[in-house]
Amino acid sequence: MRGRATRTARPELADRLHSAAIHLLRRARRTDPLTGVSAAQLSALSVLMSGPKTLGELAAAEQVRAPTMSRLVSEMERTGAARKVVDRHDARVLRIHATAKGFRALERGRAMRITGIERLLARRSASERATVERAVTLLEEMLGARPAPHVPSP
Amino acid sequence: MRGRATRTARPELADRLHSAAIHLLRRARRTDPLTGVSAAQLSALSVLMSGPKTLGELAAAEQVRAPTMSRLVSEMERTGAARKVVDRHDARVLRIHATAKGFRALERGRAMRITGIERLLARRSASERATVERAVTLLEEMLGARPAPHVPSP
DNA sequence: TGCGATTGGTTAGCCTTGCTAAGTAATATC
DNA sequence: GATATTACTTAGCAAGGCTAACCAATCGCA
Repeated sequence: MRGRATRTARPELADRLHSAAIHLLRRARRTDPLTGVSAAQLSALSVLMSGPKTLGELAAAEQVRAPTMSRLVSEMERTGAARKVVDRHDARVLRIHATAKGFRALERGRAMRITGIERLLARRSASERATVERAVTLLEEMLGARPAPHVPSP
Repeated sequence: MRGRATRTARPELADRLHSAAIHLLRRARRTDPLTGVSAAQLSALSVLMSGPKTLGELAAAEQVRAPTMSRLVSEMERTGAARKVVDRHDARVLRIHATAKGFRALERGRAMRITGIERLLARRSASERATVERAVTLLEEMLGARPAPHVPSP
C-alpha cells in the first residue's frame, strides 16, 4: 500500500493529474441534469454538432456498441432531440441528425459546464491561466487532440 | 451553434481544459477491467485506503446514496474485497474495512491507470512536465484539493 | 442472373449501478 | 417507557452498458 514514489523521476505527477481531472469533471457535470437531456444523449449530440452521422459512426465515436447507440438514438428521436434519415443510396444505412431542439439542449448543457469552469479560471491571475493553457496544449498533444466530445459521460 | 467565443477574455480555455480532462480519463480507465473489480468498487476501496469508514461515510465520500453503497459493500464482502464490522458501542453502525485482497486489487488498478499517464508524461521534456505540474497545482487549489479518490468512476 | 457472404441496424435479454420509498433494529430523548 | 431519530437494508424502478441472435439490404462473383 502507500502512495510511495520510487520508480521514476516524479511519479506523483501522473497521480495528481489524474485526480485533478476527476475532480474537474465531477464539478463540471453537476449542471447536466438541468438540461433535461441525459449525459449520454448530450454526448451523442455533441458528436452530431459536426454534421449527421450514421448510427455506426456515432457508436464508434462514443465508444459504445451499436445496440446501445440504437436504443439511445431511438429515445432521442422519441423526445425530439434527433431524427433518423434513411440513406438514399443504401437503405441499410441510417443517418442521424440532431434537431434544433437537440442542439439547444446541448448548447445549454455545454454552456453550463464551461461557464462553471470559466468561473474557476476567472479567479486566477492571467499568468496562472497562461500556465493552465500551456499545460492543456501539452495534454492535447499527448492525447491526440481529437475533435473531442463536448459534454460526454466520463 | 458554433463554438464561438465572445463573452470573456479566453472562453475557449475552459472548453479545452474540459475536453482534455475527458480524454485523459477515458484513456486512463481503459485498464480498469483488468483488475477484476468494478470501477465503483475500486473507487470505494480507494476511500478505505485511509482507514475503515462507516457505510454512511463511504456513501457520502462517493457521492452516492446509502442503499447504493450498501449493495456495493455487500458485493465487495461477497468477493472478499471488504469486511463489515459492527461497531462495539453502537450496533446500528457498520465499519467497512478493506481486506488485503481489496487493497491489492486497488493498487493494481491504480498502478495501471497511473502508469499509463506516466508513460504519456515520460515522452515530454522536463520543462514541459514542470508546466503540467504547475497547472495541476493550480487546479488542485481551484478544486479544493480534497484527499481525492484515486480510481473513481468519473 | 441468382445465391451466398457481408454489412448495418434492431430486438431480446442480461448486468451493474444509480435512485426513491418503505421497513427494521438500535439508540437517544423526554 | 413511549416516541423520535439514526443507520442500514430491502424492494422495485430506470438508465445505459453488454452479447447473441436476427432481419434486411447490398455486394460479389461463378
